[in-house]
Amino acid sequence: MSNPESSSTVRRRAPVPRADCALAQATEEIGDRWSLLILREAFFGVMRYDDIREDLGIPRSVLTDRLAKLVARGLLEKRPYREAGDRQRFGYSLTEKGRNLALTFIALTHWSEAHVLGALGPIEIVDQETGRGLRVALVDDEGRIVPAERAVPKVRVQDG
Amino acid sequence: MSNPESSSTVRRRAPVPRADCALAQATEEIGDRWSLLILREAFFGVMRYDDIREDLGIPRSVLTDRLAKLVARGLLEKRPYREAGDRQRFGYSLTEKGRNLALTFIALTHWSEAHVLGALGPIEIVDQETGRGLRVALVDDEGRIVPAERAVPKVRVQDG
DNA sequence: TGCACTGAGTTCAAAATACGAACTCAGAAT
DNA sequence: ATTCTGAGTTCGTATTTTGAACTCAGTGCA
Repeated sequence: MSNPESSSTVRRRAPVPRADCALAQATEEIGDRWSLLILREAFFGVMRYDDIREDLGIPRSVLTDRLAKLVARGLLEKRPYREAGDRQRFGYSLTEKGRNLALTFIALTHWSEAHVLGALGPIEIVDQETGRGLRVALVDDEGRIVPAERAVPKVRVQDG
Repeated sequence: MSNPESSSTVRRRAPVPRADCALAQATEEIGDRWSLLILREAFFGVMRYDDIREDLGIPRSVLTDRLAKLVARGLLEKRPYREAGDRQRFGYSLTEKGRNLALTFIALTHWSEAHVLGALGPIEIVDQETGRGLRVALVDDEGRIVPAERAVPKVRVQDG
């Protein structure tokens, strides 16, 4: 988005509000080493404590803490379920709020494949109905795809 | 993406590789309380140590450490610059790798506005050329926009 | 009835990180 | 020579994370 080459002099300070932004709030909710990974488990249908723990290698005490926080913040729900012929247990599943992180999660995964991993990971995201591979893109209000280089931040006009 | 209502029995374990995924790599690079926020500053053109520190309220020792890590990992570059009539200084600017996090960053910001903040933040992302507001969407390989609910994970077929 | 097993935690001590206030240091301006 | 400023370092304290051991309720089996 911002293009550092576009002006030869440096703005002393960007003319935008900053610390109290949406992104800062978001990092409060999921900006730690484990939360996003736990949510990824939920995306893929893993809902049991011990499965998550094994998959991620997260210490029990941290997992317990993170699950409680994600539930408290409304990203996960703790719900009873019963597997065939087994007793009732509790598992965690995504709420609407948690499910809506999918775009972020997919965008970050694609970034990592391109710039960190340097290869495609073992999982792709496809359209359930057509089977076609999906990617994340910027679109304008008429549904046209716009390359990310053309995106720039703009202070929203308040009604005052 | 995953729909917890779609099957009445719970899969014991999701049939997908997990911990060694792209997302885990990505959280190594930017999954702490400050890195994303620092990159946001860079997106908005803030490149000076003390400006970042003031904006975010981050302790100096932590900022120094994060900047060094982000440079080491190739998300930021430390470059000399000179303001009119001032001595040469050093500032930080995004690399291509860092700039490519824009989609993730925008997606997360929109999520936070919708689900955490409950209101639009002070900044919108617009198309530099048309001025139109932009949002993040999933598109298929023919450029058609697909609603996020239709996105499902699928194990990629390896060549073996 | 007693006993081992399992899932889902809790507890706790040690290690790693984060925090914030004070200090440093080089280049410019006076 | 002194002061100012940007960009850090240092360091003692506070908070978090980690991993190993322990708990505890429900089940299945003998």
